[in-house]
Amino acid sequence: MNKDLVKDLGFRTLGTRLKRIADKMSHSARDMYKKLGMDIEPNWYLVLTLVKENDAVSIVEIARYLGFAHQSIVSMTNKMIKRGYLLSSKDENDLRRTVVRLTPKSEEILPEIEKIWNHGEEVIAELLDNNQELLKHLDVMEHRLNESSFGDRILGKL
Amino acid sequence: MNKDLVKDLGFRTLGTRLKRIADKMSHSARDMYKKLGMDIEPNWYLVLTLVKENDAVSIVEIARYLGFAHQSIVSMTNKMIKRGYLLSSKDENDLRRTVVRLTPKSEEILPEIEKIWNHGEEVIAELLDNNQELLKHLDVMEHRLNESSFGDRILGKL
DNA sequence: TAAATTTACGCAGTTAACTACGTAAATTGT
DNA sequence: ACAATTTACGTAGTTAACTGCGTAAATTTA
Repeated sequence: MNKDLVKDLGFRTLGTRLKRIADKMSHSARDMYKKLGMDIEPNWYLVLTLVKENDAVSIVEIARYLGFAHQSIVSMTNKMIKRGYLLSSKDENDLRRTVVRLTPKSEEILPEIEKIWNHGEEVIAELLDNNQELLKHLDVMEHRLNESSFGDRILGKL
Repeated sequence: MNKDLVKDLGFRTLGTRLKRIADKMSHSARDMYKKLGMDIEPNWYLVLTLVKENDAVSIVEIARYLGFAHQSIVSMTNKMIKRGYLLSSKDENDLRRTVVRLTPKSEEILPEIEKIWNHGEEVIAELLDNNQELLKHLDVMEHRLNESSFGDRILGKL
């Protein structure tokens, strides 16, 4: 059998390859926190820095700015609340909005987390040889896929 | 709040962005098959072409050539067997090996699936402006992350 | 030839994203 | 001012990848 079938499939495996790389990074970040003895999950960092810089932020705002579906943020912040890293309350002026803020516990660990992610950014930059091209391609891809989905683009060709 | 926080976070959101793009592609490919009235899941294509070109292939071989964990292939091929797209049997010369082969049903639809994925490849090429750079970066990233994981690289800097 | 190791498989459980759908509050239009 | 629409949130369920672990067959080694 052809040893390089994956590469022969070229663009066709893009989806799964992206997913696998993402999974690997997330899994290994989780391990890292464990090794450091920190009770933190990988993407909490994104939420924590966002909340820190804005005092109190709503679920949907977080989702919008980080690009996640709001439901993902709900389950993420629920875990963070349970473990004491966020406080949640209703916005007084708009009772639909749930806003979260940092706790003393999260304020205490934030500097350490920021330090870790400064290195994380360096690591990623090194993995990509400091080349911004990939990020630009991702921007373009995301934008185009929002205009018309992958499947719809294929259907358009049939 | 800064509207472009995601981009400001730059490299730091790489992992989640990769995952979200991958999810989007997979989801939308699933939709596409549904719209076409085909009882097929997105990654089956990869397995089917591999099996087609090699007559009978084992689980671990498939995993190795496509770059998946073997357990993922087990669950994938199990579904395909259930729905009549693969036949499985034990290798006579090595009873540990489970080999799969195409059924008449899968041989019948393969041409259609291949047609779809020829277009799929075009679509991806267009999304990336026919630039191979991104794939090369992925190769490099995968290779480097296999040598030393993302988390370990961060730990090395602390 | 028997013990130790490696290989192939499969089950169970975890993960982080998603969609679908429902409810309640706020806003808009008539 | 009230009906219709939009917005914000939350619950439930799905997905495709993963790890961990156990078993059985094959291969290697002493």
